[in-house]
Amino acid sequence: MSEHAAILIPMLRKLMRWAVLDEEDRSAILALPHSLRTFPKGSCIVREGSAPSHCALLLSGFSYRQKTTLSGSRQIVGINIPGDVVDLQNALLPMADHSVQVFTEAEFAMIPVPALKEIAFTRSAVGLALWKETLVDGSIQRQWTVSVGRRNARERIAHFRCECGYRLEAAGLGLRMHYALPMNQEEIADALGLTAIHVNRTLMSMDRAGLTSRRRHEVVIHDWDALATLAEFDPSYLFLDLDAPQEHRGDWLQSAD
Amino acid sequence: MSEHAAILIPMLRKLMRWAVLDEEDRSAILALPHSLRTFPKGSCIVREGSAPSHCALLLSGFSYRQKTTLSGSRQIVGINIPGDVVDLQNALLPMADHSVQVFTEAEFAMIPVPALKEIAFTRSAVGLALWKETLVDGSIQRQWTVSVGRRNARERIAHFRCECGYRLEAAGLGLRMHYALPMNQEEIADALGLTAIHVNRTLMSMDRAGLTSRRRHEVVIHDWDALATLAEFDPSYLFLDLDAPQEHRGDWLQSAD
DNA sequence: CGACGTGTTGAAGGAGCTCAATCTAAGTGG
DNA sequence: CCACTTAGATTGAGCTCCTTCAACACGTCG
Repeated sequence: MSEHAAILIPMLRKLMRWAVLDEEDRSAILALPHSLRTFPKGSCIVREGSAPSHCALLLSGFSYRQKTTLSGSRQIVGINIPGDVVDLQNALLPMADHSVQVFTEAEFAMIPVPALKEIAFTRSAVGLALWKETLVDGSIQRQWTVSVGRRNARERIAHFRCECGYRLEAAGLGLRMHYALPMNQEEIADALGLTAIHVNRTLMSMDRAGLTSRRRHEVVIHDWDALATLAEFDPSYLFLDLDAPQEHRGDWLQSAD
Repeated sequence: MSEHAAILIPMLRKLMRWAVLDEEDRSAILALPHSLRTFPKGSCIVREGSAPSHCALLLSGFSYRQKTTLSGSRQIVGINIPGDVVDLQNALLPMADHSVQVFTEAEFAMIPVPALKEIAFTRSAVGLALWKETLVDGSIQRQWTVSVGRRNARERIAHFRCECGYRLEAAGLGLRMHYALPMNQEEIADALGLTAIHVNRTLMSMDRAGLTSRRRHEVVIHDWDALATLAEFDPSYLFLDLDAPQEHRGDWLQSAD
């Protein structure tokens, strides 16, 4: 267990988005026991069906949640960016309902599940923040279901790109209209319920239309409004807007204290 | 606010599935302030974008969560059966990311959000149970995404029917292989990301194959194994199995007390 | 009885899939 | 530094699952 308290700052920053944390809450979070681990490209952090003993906080790199079918195909049901507590779901339930893997080499802080439960249930503001973190994950998941169920390929890709832009910008990892995300076309296809070939055709068509362009894993959005309109993108489901939550935090503190 | 403590028993039964609740926890749950409300067929309990002041516990009837796109189509992202706390998600976050409507006339116990927050954060076992309730919702949501993203019409319908059978049986509302669910074919289509017409063709084909049969809103599954194999159905994502959680409850009590 | 919601069926078209081939660029080893 | 390897991107052709549009059947309920 490391003493480098500063390591957990990305998690703290994320949690402060969801609840008002006082000085003690903040230092309790930073004092959480943890060990650093680096996972090589493509490796598995949590395996579906297992019972994880540690909760993984993503520090650098990108990971994703996936479920596989017996027939070999897979569905990526979510992606994680640095600062995300990757398997809070898996930690509290008796077994993981999905796997977590990394796109590229990634660094994690592994926090023992009992320590996380301890802080969640002794410091109610921290508990609220962690709970909300899982609820926002749920909101994103529902939007994901809508994309896969009711949008065509072009709309799905547009929506996915808008979502990534917003989330990466909020995490300070790029600009909404210009960011890097290390997913190849097969992975994008598995995320959106399409095939890699059709993803390719759609990407090419969007580039040719002047909406976007790509270079390696970099995405550039030239006409944000057109893309957002196409996707019917409304970022409120991400709960990144700090105004509404601020007001809510006040409400919460009243009833909690 | 009613004094009919017994009204909240379905909620208690559901929460006891997720955590060990002692005598005090149980009576605190049953003592939650609430009022009864009956909603007519098709009415809206929570509207997307609103900030609900009450949390709705479904007592009788069936409801569903949905998101609509500007172009008019909708995606049903989940269904609720009696005993479900329908909008825990919406209550803790500053606004609802999705709507909740009822299929048929339904009865709810409306619990004020502050009271629910109060009990969740003063009684940690209750808080854990409520949190887990939302996490299991998330697990079901992920499975839903997989269905819509990676299964064909026949597999989606088979999976949906297996899931409904399991959940209804667990709630004591029917048998896995014979139950009633008041959804018409258009609603099934909106849940599975299909069109009503294709749902109809697929249902007819499954009936003709001797897999299932229907009468009004009753579903009869004649060959469970064939249906489950077709759907690749594995019920573990529902966390209905009480054995594993039992063990986990023990773990939790140790670190919580 | 007629109206309406729901289920059922047909025919035609399209979005996306499968299979297969080719091309490109980032490594890698000599 | 260059030939070689390889993962990934790109393109074509044919096919299928599902959609769309349109019509009709059936039971319920005013």
